[in-house]
Amino acid sequence: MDSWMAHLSEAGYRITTPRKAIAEALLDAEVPLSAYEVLARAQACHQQLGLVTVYRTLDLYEELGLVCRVHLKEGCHGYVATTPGHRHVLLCQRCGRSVEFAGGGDLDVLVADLERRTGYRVRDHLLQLFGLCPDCRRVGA
Amino acid sequence: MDSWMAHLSEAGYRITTPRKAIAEALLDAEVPLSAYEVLARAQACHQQLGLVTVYRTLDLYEELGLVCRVHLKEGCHGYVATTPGHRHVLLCQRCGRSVEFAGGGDLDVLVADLERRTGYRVRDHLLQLFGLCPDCRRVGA
DNA sequence: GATTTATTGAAAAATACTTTCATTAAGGGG
DNA sequence: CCCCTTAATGAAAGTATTTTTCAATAAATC
Repeated sequence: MDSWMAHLSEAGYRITTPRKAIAEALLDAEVPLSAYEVLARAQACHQQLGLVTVYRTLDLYEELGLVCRVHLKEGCHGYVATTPGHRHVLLCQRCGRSVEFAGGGDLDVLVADLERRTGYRVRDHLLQLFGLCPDCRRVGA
Repeated sequence: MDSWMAHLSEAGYRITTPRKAIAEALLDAEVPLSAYEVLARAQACHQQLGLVTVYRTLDLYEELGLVCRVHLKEGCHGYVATTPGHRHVLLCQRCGRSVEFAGGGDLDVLVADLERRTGYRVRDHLLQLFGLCPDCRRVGA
């Protein structure tokens, strides 16, 4: 919490009551929270907090690397056609073209290692890579 | 396209004009499409197609593994607090608790391998794992 | 071709997120 | 410590996205 405030300061942002309340809510949570849930919890500290500020603050915290957007597998945006079995995508950030690739051994190694260290059993995953395709690298994006 | 229709049939779903139009649109696209973009393109084949059907059909195709939801890094749902630097999350599907983990060597290997094979330059990625935490494994989810 | 029933599309509702702008308050300078 | 500048906030309204409901339609089976 103090560390988050320090990050704000160092990056030239002000330390405000809403920002403190939101940080508190996020740090206390044991599960991912929706923007609305963040609002509800943070209002315990700061009664008149509004949802707009929650969105703005979440963006800010994400930018500072303090928060990470979790895609809860429901209700999101783009779609690409895939060959069944090839479940991962590498997207060009400039032209949007994508390449698919299969899970692959390295990911399995990572998963196995993680299962051993955390005791979790991994059942599914979301892996998407973003970068530049050969054409766009040439042009210079 | 024929293969997609075969998948539908085999799974006991009907082959309909809207489903054909939407498959066409997705297979022709070189970039991820939003639901609305799918609608616009598929209407070329099927004038009176509605957005509702697009959403339903996308869900269906996703279920059949023909389409994959791409999270375009904007406008999504949940948030968790993270320690800066630790950019990945392993989420329990039952209780929602999460563990963070750092990128790690195996992922770097996978990325390096992919860059070599595709010519893409990878600049960012989204990796999220879903499974069961030790407690929930015990309970049996 | 008739029948059954999955599928569709329109309308409306619910949800999610953004923009605008007048007001407030953080924090540096005096 | 108070003033002043300006970043930050919150309310309202707007836009985008997705879901629900239900009567009408059209696949596939007989």
